[in-house]
Amino acid sequence: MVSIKDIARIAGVSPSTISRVVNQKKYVKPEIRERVLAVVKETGYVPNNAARSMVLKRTFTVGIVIPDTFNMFQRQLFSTIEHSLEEYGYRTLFFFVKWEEESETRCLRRIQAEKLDGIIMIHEVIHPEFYAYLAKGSVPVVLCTFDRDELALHSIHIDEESAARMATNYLIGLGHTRIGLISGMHFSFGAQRANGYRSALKEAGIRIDENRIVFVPSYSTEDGRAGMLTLLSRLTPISAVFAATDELAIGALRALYESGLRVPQDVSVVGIDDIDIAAYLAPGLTTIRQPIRDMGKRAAEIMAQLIAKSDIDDELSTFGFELVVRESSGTPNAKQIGAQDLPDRASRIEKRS
Amino acid sequence: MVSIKDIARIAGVSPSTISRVVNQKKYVKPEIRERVLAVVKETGYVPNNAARSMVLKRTFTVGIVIPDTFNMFQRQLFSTIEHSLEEYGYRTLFFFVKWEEESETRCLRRIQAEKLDGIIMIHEVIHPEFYAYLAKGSVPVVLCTFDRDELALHSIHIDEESAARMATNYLIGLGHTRIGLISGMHFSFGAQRANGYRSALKEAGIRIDENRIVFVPSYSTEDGRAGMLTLLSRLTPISAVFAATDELAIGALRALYESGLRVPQDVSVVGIDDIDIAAYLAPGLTTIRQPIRDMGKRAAEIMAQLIAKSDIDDELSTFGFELVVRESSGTPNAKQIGAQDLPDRASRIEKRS
DNA sequence: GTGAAAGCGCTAACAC
DNA sequence: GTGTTAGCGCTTTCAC
Repeated sequence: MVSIKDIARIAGVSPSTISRVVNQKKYVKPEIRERVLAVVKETGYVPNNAARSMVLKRTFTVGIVIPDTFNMFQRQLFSTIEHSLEEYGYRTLFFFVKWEEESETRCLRRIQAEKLDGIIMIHEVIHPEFYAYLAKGSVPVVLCTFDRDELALHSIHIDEESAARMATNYLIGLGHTRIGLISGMHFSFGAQRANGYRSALKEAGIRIDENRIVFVPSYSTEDGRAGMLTLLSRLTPISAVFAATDELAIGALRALYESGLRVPQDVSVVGIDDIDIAAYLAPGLTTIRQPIRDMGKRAAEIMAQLIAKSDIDDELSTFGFELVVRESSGTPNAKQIGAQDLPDRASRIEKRS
Repeated sequence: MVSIKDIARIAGVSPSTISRVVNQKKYVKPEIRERVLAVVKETGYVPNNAARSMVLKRTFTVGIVIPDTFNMFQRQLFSTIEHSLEEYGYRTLFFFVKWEEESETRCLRRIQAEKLDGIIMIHEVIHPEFYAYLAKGSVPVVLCTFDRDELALHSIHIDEESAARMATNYLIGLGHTRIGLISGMHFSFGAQRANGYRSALKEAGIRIDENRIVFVPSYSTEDGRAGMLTLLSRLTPISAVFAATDELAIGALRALYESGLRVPQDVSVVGIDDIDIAAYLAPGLTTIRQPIRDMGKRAAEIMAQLIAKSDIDDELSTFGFELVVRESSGTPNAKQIGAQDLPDRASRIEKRS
């Protein structure tokens, strides 16, 4: 492996000069700069990151902690973050963690060994030790798509409860009163979105029937399917279902299909997130869109500022969302209509921020 | 940041001893070992990776080059690889690259700066310089889900052409003769799968009609939709469509839905890959399943062996695949049946390896 | 068994 | 403008 010394020797100058050239510092005579650059090109020299970060005491690396089974929403989020971070000059190291203490502990060890410049959490963890480390302030942290008030960390998210309320209110506005809920047991948004559902019903004066509510262990499509099947098996009539995430909603759609029920004629389905595939389902999924790209960019921006000056310019962290109406929702007992009569995809968008 | 010297000072021994304890070397008196371990635990000392890899001249890092817009198939693949690699003691660094020279060049620079122990390509690249670097042999490489005969690199993949032939033959066996093809322009599998389609038709004595074939720029769902719409607009009758990937198939399903056509009564759709969501679509997608997990594990295994002894134990690299029949396919002009009459998901699986 | 010392590739004072 | 030097945190001979 060719090192800075080799270049120095070949170019007939000192290593410091090479360093100055490579790092675009001034105080190098143009002609020497040219000569060095030529040697660099010729030898294919690329500086060794490990050595650099060792002396600089910076790794130019931010870690992203993300669930092992990250869903499509998180996948879009982390792509955006990765890109933005790269623009700021940081590379990204992913930590896929399972929903279990042992995995988190290992992840924490690894994080510490990496001497990261920053950590972005796209995942809530269980282990208190993990949060204790984050709260210690030894490294900049931003929480993405969730918050922990007690930790006073920077956080990017939407108002989960309001989003769920908007989804539920939309269904109520369509005339539905027998509305089911499928949500997950883990992560705070599961409970927050369930609360939004409850408060929307309450405000509308609709009795909350626990038979119409099911909490599943994960946010997988399979669990969405299982949740819907459970709801169906309870024989409490339902004309619409609010699923706490799009993936859950996709599973619900599948369960309805397997049960021979039509969407939206027999049952309307609404999700949250607006993952890419939502628009390509048949029927297209009505959902609440989170501004994924904006949120990802903002997370990277905050991180970059935190690293540069341990402070951020502006506190914007709660993002707006919007209802995207597609074909999976309609008025209760709507007469069957052919697909060709359906409104355009995302034809009706209702905003709020 | 607590370093090995701090530990040495506190424990009253030399840094070398600490190193020996931490790296589980022998020649340390048990009582000293205990004492050191206690200090390590107490201080929360974690060795600095950068410093280690600097002296060891190994980074314990393998890079995974993957498309910027990786699809769900690739997503499952890289999760598996990441996990297996972790078990072998390697960490993973992702390089998301766009389908353009500039992005590849940047990626190559970054790869070189990282001094990786190995590289797994889940993505074909365009730039010849990139392949030149890989072929140079300065670092172990494994190609995953594609091959480049001229480079003599280790590679993991299925026989793409045979897989496509199996999909097409299945449709032919159902009685279809007017079979469309949607494939992509990039990546070798696009052409290989198209060849499989062609040779299946040829073998069955069915005339190949170029009007039933469309190549789209990417493998996105949107392009699958656009491709299907194009096929439909050509007015050449079609009773079935073979899409070169599941994501393309999902887009095709969507286009059919938008056009008011029923699947499979009016048009059957078959994909390749068996991504997770395929089973949860309505109708469920008939497809060819690639053994994603096995392939991912094997890629990690080969990589680990290559790093350890620059040689592998056994040449297994071409994997089998199987047809998974779901509800998106049926005989041409099948009479409409209710969803409740449909066969169980994946009820019929036809193997081949 | 354990410690002293050298050195991995690089940057940043500090000389000149 | 450029070179010399020290040192980042670690591992590994080589003494003892």
